[in-house]
Amino acid sequence: MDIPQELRKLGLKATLPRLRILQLFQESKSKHLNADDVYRLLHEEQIDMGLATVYRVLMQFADARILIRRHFEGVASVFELNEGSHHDHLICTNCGRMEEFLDTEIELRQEAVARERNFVLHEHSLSLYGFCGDCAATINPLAGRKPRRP
Amino acid sequence: MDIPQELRKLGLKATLPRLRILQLFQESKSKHLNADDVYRLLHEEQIDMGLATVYRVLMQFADARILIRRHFEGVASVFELNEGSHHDHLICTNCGRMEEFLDTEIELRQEAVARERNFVLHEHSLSLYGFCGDCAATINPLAGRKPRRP
DNA sequence: GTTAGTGCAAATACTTTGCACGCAG
DNA sequence: CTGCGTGCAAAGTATTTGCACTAAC
Repeated sequence: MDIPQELRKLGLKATLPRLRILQLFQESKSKHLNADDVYRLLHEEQIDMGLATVYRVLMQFADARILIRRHFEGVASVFELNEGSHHDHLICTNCGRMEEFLDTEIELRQEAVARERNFVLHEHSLSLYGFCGDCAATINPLAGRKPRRP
Repeated sequence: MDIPQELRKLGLKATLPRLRILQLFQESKSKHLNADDVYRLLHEEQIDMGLATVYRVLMQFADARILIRRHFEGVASVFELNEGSHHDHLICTNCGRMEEFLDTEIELRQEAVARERNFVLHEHSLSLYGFCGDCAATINPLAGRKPRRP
């Protein structure tokens, strides 16, 4: 089934800006885009959608589970395509690079912890912050860096 | 050593509002307070510190590692006393209750993941969201709840 | 033709900053 | 007395909403 039809199936009209937004996530080097990234990328190709509408569309897509919204520390929310498989993130606080990972053991332990505490788990968020290999090589993390303000 | 001296040692003047803020964290039932909570608790005892100053003090305390600032989804940042021991959180998205936990296996796996990916880890944030036992008993989590807006 | 989508501006929530005055050391 | 601390107001950032207009189905 093509994208426009999938959108309609979700009760969303298949407008050009919406189709382009989805394409952006499929094509972009960075799988993680925030509202402003999307806004700027659209404008680069003369699609002058307002920022408010970008937010509305991203939110609708997130509600429809086409996108997933992530909240990382110190930066605006980012969105990524929901490709079905849950994963967590490693984030380089120097260059912004984001890598995804999945660790079965961690997932299992999380469920165990919730069970022990009598919690019914709905979701979780695990983010590891540090320097990626490239940045660690460039910058000595032990030198007196001012800690990032959260 | 007493609290005023500890503050001075950190280069912070020991003013009454600051001392009371620290006491709030020590005495309060809820270990996790946001700026507005602190503001309101101070006002309940006729300490009319402005909200901006509350933010400034909380931030200074966080910089001085007396407090830790946490970012949970959907709510304003909360602060808690830094009691030296790292821990993660379980958060009830219905009543706001926050429980702390530490799972050695998860901690180890996080380090392993970072090592495999060649990341130098500086910090991490793990939050589990769901219903606590009390809320799960009251509300049927399977009934069509509108998902919390992140 | 209805209903949903959009632009724009304004509102919101949380947080930070500028400036002049006041109090701790 | 000197600088850090404070109140107040104003600015900022990220995000959401109201309203009138336009486009999709």
